[in-house]
Amino acid sequence: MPELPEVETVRRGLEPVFTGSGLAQVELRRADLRFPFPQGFAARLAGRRVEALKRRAKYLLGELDSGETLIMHLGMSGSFRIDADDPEGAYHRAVTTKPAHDHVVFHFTSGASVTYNDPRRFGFMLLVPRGEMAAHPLFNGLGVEPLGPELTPQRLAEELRGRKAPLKAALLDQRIIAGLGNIYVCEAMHRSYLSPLRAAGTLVDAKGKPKRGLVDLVEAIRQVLGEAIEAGGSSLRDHRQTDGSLGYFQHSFRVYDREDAPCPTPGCRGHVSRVIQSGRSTFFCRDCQK
DNA sequence: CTGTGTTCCTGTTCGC
DNA sequence: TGCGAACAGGAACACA
Repeated sequence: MPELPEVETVRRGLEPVFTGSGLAQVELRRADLRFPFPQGFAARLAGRRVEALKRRAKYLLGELDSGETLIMHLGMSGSFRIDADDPEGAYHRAVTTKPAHDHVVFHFTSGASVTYNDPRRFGFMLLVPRGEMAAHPLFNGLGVEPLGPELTPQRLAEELRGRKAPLKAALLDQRIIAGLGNIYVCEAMHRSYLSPLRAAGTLVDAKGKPKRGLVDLVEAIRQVLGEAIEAGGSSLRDHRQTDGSLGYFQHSFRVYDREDAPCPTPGCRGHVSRVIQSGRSTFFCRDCQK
């Protein structure tokens, strides 16, 4: 379920637990997720402290006092569950059937534990020395943070200039903007009245400057991500919602997963269409998105 | 280099 | 109710 807003929500939920006390022990219930766990994974974590829990794109980054960074990616179906103060494992002993797909359990010295669950196992965890992060294949060449100061219409114009790929594909390309996924790309294009089918380069003028639509798009991206994080943050308050579920914000989707629904744009008489682009569903309105 | 299609894996939903 | 097909939020990889 996780796109950037969900990962950020998860980060905020996990931060107090991960940085609040040391790691006592880490339990691996299988040898791999999407990739094999690195050599000595559990041993390299045991006894360490997490000094900060950060996020880059859809990656969670736990900075360890050993100088290594714990990289965690939730893939399509990853989630974390917090079990507070369970020093003797009483809860788990009381539960006769273990929840399926619990693959990693972090035990903290405080007695709390955090369990990573991932049915499809598209997620992964790695350990990389801090100094090697920037050059690591996962991060080298990663695009700008959509909520950071580097995402400007001018910067996007430089990236999109001359590109023939559909706008939808360009926005999903993590080398251009890092952290946008299928849902929020659809939502941002609808909010800025841009067709996902048009060539990305058509948003740039002959001088390489952003056209009006591109300015609107950047604004829409910021807006929709911001609103989703806010909604996630409010669903965090009742706690245990560290699963990165879309929370209440999914009721706010204007086009995503709303095929045939009336277009929510005021005054627009169109309906939401669904098409497949590079193997993934795109939802948009043919009438008001040009 | 650019753009597209396939693939990893399991669970849920939908039509018959 | 059962059963197969379609589809799912990511992104690495192979290939034209």
